[in-house]
Amino acid sequence: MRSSRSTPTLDDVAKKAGVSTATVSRCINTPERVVEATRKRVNRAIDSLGYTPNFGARVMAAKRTFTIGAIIPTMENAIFARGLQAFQEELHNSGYTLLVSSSAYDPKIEEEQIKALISRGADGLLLIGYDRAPAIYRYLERQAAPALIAWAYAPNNPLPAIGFDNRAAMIRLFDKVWEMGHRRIAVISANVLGNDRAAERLEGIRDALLARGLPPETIRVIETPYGFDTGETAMRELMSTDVTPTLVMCGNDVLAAGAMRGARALGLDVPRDVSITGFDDIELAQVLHPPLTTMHVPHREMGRRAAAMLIALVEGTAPQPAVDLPVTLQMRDSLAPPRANCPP
Amino acid sequence: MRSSRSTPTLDDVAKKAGVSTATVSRCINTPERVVEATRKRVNRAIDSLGYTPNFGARVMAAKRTFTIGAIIPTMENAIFARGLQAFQEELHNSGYTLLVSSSAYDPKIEEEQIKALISRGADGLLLIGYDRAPAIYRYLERQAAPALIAWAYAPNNPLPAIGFDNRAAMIRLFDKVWEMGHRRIAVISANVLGNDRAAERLEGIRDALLARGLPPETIRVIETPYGFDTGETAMRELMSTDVTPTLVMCGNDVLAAGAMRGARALGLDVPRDVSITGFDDIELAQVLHPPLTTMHVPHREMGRRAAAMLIALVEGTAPQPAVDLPVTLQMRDSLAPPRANCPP
DNA sequence: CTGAAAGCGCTTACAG
DNA sequence: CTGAAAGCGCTTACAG
Repeated sequence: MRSSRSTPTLDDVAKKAGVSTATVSRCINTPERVVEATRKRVNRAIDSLGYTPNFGARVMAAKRTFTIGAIIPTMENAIFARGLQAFQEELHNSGYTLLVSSSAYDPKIEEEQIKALISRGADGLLLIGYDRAPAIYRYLERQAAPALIAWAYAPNNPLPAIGFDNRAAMIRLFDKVWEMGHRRIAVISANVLGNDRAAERLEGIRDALLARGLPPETIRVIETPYGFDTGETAMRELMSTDVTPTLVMCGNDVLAAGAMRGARALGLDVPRDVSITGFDDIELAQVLHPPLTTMHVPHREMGRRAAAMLIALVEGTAPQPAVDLPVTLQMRDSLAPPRANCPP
Repeated sequence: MRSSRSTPTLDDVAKKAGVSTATVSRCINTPERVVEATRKRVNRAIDSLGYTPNFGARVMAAKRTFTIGAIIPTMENAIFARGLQAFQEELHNSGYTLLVSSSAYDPKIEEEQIKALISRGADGLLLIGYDRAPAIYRYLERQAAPALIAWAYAPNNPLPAIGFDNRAAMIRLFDKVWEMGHRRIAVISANVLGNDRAAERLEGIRDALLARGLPPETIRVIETPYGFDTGETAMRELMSTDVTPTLVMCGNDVLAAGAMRGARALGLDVPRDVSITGFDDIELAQVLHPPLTTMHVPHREMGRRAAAMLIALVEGTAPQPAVDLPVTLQMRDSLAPPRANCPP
């Protein structure tokens, strides 16, 4: 019945090599338990047939896939790329394969992807941020596969996580610009719905205002989808009022890059006419002109450690506590004191 | 034996709902063939148990995974991100799930990833470029899963492919800059080994020179790994000779962005002191200052059509011929006639 | 060191 | 419309 088109099976190999399927299986998985002569014969049969184990069958029989799944909000603009690359490298070193899919910032799609990965036998999952429907966590709870939250750290969230405190980081940045003298500040934020990183960053700014006895309405906030174009549009809008901000704080580097383009299109010089800050410190930040002042996130370290943590979770060793990575303020030329903004 | 930790099976659902496993299976796969009352009961059982089908078992029984795998050289810098996003959207619309992994431009890793995806039951594969070991093609040949080559189109390559003629595109760009009067031209190319896109682009420039009776040595070529930093380093090197080029053609936008940063670091104005061109037209090109002149590649269309083609291959309908997508020269401010370069 | 056989969790003709 | 049962391709005690 086996058509020449269909892939060879363990059985085909066993027949060709004149051994049992058990022996072939051992040659593949525990070669040290098979004598050399047999092993050679089997390997020859494997090669000549071009045999690859059927993963499904293997998973079903062995209950283990050595596959880790990651679901990121977007593959564009490399926000997650660097961290993910390190994540993959580390997994690869430990014999795991990474499969990634993107949700396009859509919770529905993310849920589908989670289920797809789980049902495809992923041993563990990497998820970005913790803001998702409780039902998903309940679902995850029932699966054999653990999930690790990355890119976010919330002091009182019980889930295994590795990330950084987005809110505290933004407070730090705000304190800095305030100290520099900025008072007319505007914000371009990514959509906060379902995006705790964006939400926390925005909250950070509000906290910082409150700490100074100022109501949140003090500053104008434009919330917009993620992208260069949206960043530019928001910037144009912010700068078209009668009292323009001396500083525009952006929720991430991509929006900031768009804002910078917008400023240029309006004939404004950054930072002379208006300062701009970002968040993430992706490579882009240093390619912009002027280079972007932003919060540096240790992408590669996060990726590497996420891999180690997730493997530990999967293999059931020492349950690690959530980790809060330090971020650092990266001063570059897009931020300057406001006096520079005000023509004498 | 079923521990509370292990996931529920079809059998558990069947028992809970008081039906056979066949009926549960139908409720999931062909609900229209089950009466409403039964279906409801089954669905309730599914929900309360938090049941997800075991993919391995399903694949094994059904011989179909509705999974497409893609292996890209890198996730960084969004070169492939846009196309891949469109690819994924289109697949999603047709009920397929995309799983991607990156090879970090390493043929060994790519081979592993290919096997991992195939053995995980991918119905089809998307591969970037056609330059890989014959053994891999032989392996692929024997699998039930078809592969589609994207991002490249070679007139006489027999493999199913969708892309564009990198060489012809570069010739076109060269013709243009030549016509503008550039004669002192240098090139920053990505490593060509195992990267036919880079190789073809470089060949295009050589062809263009040959067509003018000039030996390839006429122009200086620096071959370098992919990245902003490497682009900057190459640029610094090119501009540190006594006779500097009036134009630096880069193999892709990322290298070009690095080159622009390098020019700036040297105190050079682009395009007054030196012109720079890229290739790909990723979003980055329009965020740079000055905006980058580059070859526009129809990323989204390529992704969309790649999905359609691959699905057709997987489902065995009309074998499509390789498609050669048009690329268009995108003139922006980073390129100007050389007279601007030469102080009077 | 090797083999026979049960079992992993599904799907799908085949009956009814 | 529903069920009993074979079969998908592996792994792994259990014997020998």
